[in-house]
Amino acid sequence: MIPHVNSPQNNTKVYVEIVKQLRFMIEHNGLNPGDRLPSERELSERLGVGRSSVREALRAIELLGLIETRRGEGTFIRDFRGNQLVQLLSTFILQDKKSIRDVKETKFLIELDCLWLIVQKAEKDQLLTFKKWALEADYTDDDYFLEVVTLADNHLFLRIWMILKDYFNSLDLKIIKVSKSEYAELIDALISKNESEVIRVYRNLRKLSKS
Amino acid sequence: MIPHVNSPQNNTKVYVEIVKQLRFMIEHNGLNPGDRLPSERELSERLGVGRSSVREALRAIELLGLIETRRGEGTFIRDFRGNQLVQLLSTFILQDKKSIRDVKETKFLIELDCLWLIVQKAEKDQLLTFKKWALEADYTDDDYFLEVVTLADNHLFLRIWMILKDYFNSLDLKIIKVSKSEYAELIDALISKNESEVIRVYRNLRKLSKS
DNA sequence: AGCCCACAGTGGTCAGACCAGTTTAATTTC
DNA sequence: GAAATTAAACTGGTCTGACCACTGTGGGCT
Repeated sequence: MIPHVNSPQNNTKVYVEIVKQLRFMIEHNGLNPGDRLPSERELSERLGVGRSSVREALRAIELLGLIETRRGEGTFIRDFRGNQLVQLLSTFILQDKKSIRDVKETKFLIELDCLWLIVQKAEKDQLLTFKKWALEADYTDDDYFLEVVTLADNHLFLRIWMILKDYFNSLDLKIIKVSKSEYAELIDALISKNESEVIRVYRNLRKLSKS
Repeated sequence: MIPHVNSPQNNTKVYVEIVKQLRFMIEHNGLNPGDRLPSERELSERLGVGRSSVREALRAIELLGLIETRRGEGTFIRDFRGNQLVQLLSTFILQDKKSIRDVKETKFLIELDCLWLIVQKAEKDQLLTFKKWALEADYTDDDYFLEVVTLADNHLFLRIWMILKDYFNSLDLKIIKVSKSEYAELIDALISKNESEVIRVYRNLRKLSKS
C-alpha cells in the first residue's frame, strides 16, 4: 500500500512528513539522479495531502539542491554528488567569528577521530601506499590530513574537516612545520593499530600538550 | 521603501527571491536569534506576493534549521551560529545508507570527543550537579547528551551535534533505551577523569561493539 | 487582586483557480 | 505515407480564500 502521511498522533508537520516520504521513495524505488519524481498533483493525491504541502516539501528540498524542477516537464532528482550546492547556500554563511579555539579544537579532534576510524577500518596495503607517498611526495599539512580524513571513509567528517581547514587557513596562523619522518611515524602507529600510540604521536605532531 | 519581489526580468522563482529578502531583512534590521519575523500574512503583503510563496520560502529555510516556527506565536530566528554546517549536512539528506552510517558514526564520535573535552575542562561541581539531575530528572537521550555537549564548552561541536541530532531524529530509527544508572555511571567515569573508563562506559551505553 | 473567557492574531492545511510552459496525439497538408 | 500543424493533456508557478488549532491579550466578572 501507498504510505499515507496521515499517521496516528502525527505531531510533525505535513511537509516534513512528505520530505521523509520522498526520501523513502527515492531509496526504495531506486531512483537515480536524472530520474523524474511523480508530479505534484500525483504526490498530493497518493499521499493524501494538499498540493501546497507537497510544494512546501519540494521547495525545501530544492533549496537544498537535491532536486531540480522544470516547468512543464516535472521534478527531477539532481546529481548532488558534486557539491555545487555549496555555492547556492553559501549566501547564508554569516562569518562566524566565534572563538578560534573552538575551531582549532574541533579540527584537531576530528583529525583524531579519523585516525581512530582508520585504525578500525583501513586495509594495511592502503596504509603502506600512504606511507610510501608520505615519505616521497611533496605535500602540505593539509594535503596529508586530507588523505587521512579520506582514508577514514566518512564523508561527513570529510566535509566538516574541509570547511574547518578552509576557515583555519583564512586566519593567518603560523603553521607548525612537521618533518616527513613525523608524518611517517604517525602512519606507522596506524599500521600497528595501537590506539594510544596513535594518539601520542598525533599530539606530539600537533605539538599539543598532554591536556 | 520596502523592496518588492517583483523585480524586472525576474527569472528566479518567487520563493527564492523571498529567501533572499528574508536574509536581507535579518542582516539589515539586525535581527538576532530569538527575534520574531513578521507574520506570513504581513510578509505576503509587504513583499507583494501570495502567502503560499512566503510559506514555501519559510519552510525551506526552516528545513535548513535557520528559523523555528511556533503555531499561534510566530516565526523566530534560530540560534544558528556555525550554520555553514547546515549546508554540508544538507547534502546528506536523501542519501544512501552509507551516509546514514556516516551520520551515526560522526554523531557518536563527537559525543565521545565532548566527553573527552569534559574530562579536560569541566569543574567537578558542574559534574556533580549534572549527576544529580541525571538521577532525578526526567529526560530523553537527546536531553542528556545536549547537556554533555554543552558541558564540553565548544560551541562548534554543539552546533554540529545539534544538526546531527535533528537529522538523526528525522530518520525513524529505533531508540535504544538506556537506564538512569547507566547515564549516571558515565558521569562517574567523567568525574574520575579516567579516559579509558569513559570510553568503555560510553561504548557500552551506546551498545557499540568494541569495533 | 485574581480568574475566566471571548477575540484577534498566527501558523498549518486544503481546495480551486489561473497562468506559462512542455509533451503527446490527433489532424491536416503535402 | 510522411511531414508539418494544431489541439489537448500535463506539469510546475502563483494567488486567493477558506478553515482549523493554537497562543496571547484584554475586558469583564467575582
